[in-house]
Amino acid sequence: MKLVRKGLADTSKGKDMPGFKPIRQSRVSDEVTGQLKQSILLGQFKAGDRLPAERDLAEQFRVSRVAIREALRALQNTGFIETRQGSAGGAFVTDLTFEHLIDTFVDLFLAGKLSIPEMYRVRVLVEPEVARLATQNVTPEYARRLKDCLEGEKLSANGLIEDMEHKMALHLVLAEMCGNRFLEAIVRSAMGLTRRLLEAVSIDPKHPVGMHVPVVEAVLRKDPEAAAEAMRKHAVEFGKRLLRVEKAYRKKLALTQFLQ
Amino acid sequence: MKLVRKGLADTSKGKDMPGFKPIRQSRVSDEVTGQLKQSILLGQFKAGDRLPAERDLAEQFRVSRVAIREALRALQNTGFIETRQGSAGGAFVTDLTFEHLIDTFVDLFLAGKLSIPEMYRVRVLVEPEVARLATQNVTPEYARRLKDCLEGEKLSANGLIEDMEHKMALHLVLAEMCGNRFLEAIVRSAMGLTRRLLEAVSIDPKHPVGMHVPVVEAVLRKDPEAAAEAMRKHAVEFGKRLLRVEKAYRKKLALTQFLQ
DNA sequence: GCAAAAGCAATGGTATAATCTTTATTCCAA
DNA sequence: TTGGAATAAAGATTATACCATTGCTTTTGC
Repeated sequence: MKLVRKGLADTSKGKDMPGFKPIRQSRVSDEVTGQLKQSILLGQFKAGDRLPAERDLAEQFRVSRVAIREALRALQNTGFIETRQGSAGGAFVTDLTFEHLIDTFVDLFLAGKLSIPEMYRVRVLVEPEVARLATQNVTPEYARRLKDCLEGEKLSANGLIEDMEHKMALHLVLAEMCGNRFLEAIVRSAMGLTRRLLEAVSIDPKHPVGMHVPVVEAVLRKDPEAAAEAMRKHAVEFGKRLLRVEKAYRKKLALTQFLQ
Repeated sequence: MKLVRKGLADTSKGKDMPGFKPIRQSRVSDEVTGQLKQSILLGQFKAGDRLPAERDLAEQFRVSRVAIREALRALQNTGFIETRQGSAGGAFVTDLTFEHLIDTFVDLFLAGKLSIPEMYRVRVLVEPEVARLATQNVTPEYARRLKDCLEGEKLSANGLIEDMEHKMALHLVLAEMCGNRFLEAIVRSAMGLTRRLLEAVSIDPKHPVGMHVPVVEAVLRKDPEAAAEAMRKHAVEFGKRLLRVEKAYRKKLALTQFLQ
């Protein structure tokens, strides 16, 4: 929720002035956004619920439909609702996911506020910890999924992107296993950036098949230190390949392609 | 950038039909958003530049002003532009910051998709590394800022919030010093969550004055391991206090207050 | 009787135009 | 020099009409 700028008294001039605060100056649509968001967070609308129709909301809030639409669009862009057209359509509350967070990281990356080397170093720091924690949460179900990931990597994929998805799957499962959703969010964001880079340059980092095997083995035998070390080695190794790819990308400076 | 759904040819009916492709199916405002965003990322509009007036954009895109406004609002919500009303007003390109990222983390937290304990563990992992890296970047300027932070902590503050800001300042400086903006983003997001929690509960975690001294000393003498260890100790210690605060918060379940 | 087609209604999406509000600038007068 | 009025530019808001999509109901035709 963009904080409504209010109360930030400008004290730069007039030292002895009483602290008059500027008048509230928020947009109507922002107020609507705030109220709707609060309703959702308070659980007055749960995931799956449908908000009232735009015309109804306009009437209830006593504002124009445009204002309502801007508010809904804001909520949609932040991942709180999704809208469907048609007879049974409307604005439906969704469970917030990490997707929007990933998009935000990607934006920062595209704007040059984050770089691949920086992301890489975070991965080297975070992923071993993820692997370490994952050993504490090995269930039969997770064991199966990990093995499935290894199998999936062997399959020849249709194109670079699909291949990449296969290779990333394991990291995502481990991130889920680690039981710390903040760490999971970081890993997924890093994966999002990696995917975006590889999509852009269309260069295969030549991630060797079987690179993940030691990690999975260590996790499955619930050896935290071995898992962390195996992952660290893998992250460093893959990072080197990624940095080469990024170098190639920089040479091309193919920013145009880069943006879908 | 939300992907535009397009080109999903429905081949289910009419096998011998010539391959008509479905018509564009994305919102007009999304297309506008995409084009404007791309222009900004390509540097055709730089930070500080003003986009054309809404009426002009509507004319150029051959689209209604409503669509333009929705697009501008989207860009504003993602931090790419800010708009000012009035004679010399308009939509101005801004340098993307981490603010929106922090907001996103806060949203996830408010929606129950992240918790304080999870954040705390990330801090224990990340902040020692930040301190370690910061030792490699000790300039006179940074040294001064670190000392200023320590001084600022001693000052008695007006209220909890201001006190908290003082205590957090040091972490932010170190995050900046560490030279890895991804790590900086994580630290700032964690701080954002912490601030939000403390604002909500209005409980002083009783962060003792001087707790940061060992960290700063180690950084200033450029001892990476000592800095990391001092920071780790501090993070663990402060984390314990924070968890107590969070427990109090959960008891109150004062979600209402929580949302400003 | 039943399946396909047509019609209907609800809802989001888009366009247009008018008006309100805010703000910078200019100019004039005390 | 200050204060105020007029002006103009730009976003903010509203109202209204119409388009497009979708699910449901009704009709049609066999």
